[in-house]
Amino acid sequence: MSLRHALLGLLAEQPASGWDLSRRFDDLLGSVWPAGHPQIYGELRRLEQEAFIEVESEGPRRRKAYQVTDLGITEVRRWLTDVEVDHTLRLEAVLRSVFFWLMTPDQLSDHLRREAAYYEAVAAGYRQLAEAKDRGDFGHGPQTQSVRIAAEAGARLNTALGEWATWALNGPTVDANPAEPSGQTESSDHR
Amino acid sequence: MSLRHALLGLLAEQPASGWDLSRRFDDLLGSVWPAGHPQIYGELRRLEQEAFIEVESEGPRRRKAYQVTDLGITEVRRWLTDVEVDHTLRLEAVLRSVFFWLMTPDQLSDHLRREAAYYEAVAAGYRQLAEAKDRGDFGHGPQTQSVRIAAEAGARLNTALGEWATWALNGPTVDANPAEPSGQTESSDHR
DNA sequence: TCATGACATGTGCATATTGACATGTCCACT
DNA sequence: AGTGGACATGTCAATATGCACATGTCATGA
Repeated sequence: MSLRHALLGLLAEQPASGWDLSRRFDDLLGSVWPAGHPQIYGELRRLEQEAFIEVESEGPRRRKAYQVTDLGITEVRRWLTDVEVDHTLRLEAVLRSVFFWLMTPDQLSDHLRREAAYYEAVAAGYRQLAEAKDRGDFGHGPQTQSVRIAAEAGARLNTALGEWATWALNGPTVDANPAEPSGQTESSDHR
Repeated sequence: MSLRHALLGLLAEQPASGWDLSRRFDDLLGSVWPAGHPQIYGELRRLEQEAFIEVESEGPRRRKAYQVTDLGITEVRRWLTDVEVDHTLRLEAVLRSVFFWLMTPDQLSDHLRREAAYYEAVAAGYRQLAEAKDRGDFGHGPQTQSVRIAAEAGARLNTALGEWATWALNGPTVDANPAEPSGQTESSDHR
């Protein structure tokens, strides 16, 4: 479960309340790791019990801002360096592609056009965010740098998916050049 | 829950047992939609109760092969055409990148090198699969075509992630060319 | 004959995730 | 004074998912 470490990581940046964190997930992390507020509040309670975080201050409407403890910082670091990355992927869009043969050509091209448009729009959003970061709109702190890297992933992934949909639209059989134009050659090239 | 539709889709291709489907998920779909065998057997039971599938034959060791019913076929088709694609993404690797600033430069470059190697290897695997499909190693049926498209997605996505890791490794600030130029200001992250 | 490993299906529990519902506060506006 | 909307936190139930354990079959070779 990466949620707890994500929360610790966000809190390492600055104290925040469950509400803050929930919104942070919605706009920033939600696209790579969705989390509803019930999950967040629940996890925060557990993290506090385990002394990874503590209440930093209490605000207006029951607001409770948390901050990480040294133990918590140690824990995120441990996660980042010692815990194997979970490369599990869950992509409904790609799952569906395995069943494209069940759709009529019309339905399929309609679908692919929509998908391409969707991914291109999302990619464009990430690109704008990346540019804003590069312009220095959010300063140049290390945290901003990290988010910049994450945005780059969003841009690249969605661009790749958009191009994939477009490629699929134009009849894969015709195109004899799969993925792999740039970068060094690994080996075993065919084509 | 896409699992049930994935199962129906696989069964639309040919009758199969829970075991068959489980292996199919392991080698083919597992990378975009993991599913353990308990989940599969459970779902099959439910699908049978709801008359989406039925037992086609019983084999040696308690083996039960299922086949889709007309109702089941209708249901996958409905899913493919009428149900909105769930674009939810869950990528721990990218989630981690938001917290890169908590790692030392050494740890980070070590991490990124490993990641790049991992993604490149996986991408290479998909590329080989794609080539085999293009060579016609699996025939040229529509199902094979669909899998070919899915493999393309795997190749493109993992290639993109590998390039992303490499890009991040070489210091993003130096590289002023993210994914594409163009775009205006806006975005509202932060806070 | 006996052990081994691939085949095949399951149960049970723990945890993760989602969605609906519930509660109350503060602020701005009418 | 009253209303609506953003703020803020939570509970609860239903699913989904993952992991460990359990059971038994069939074919192969020692």
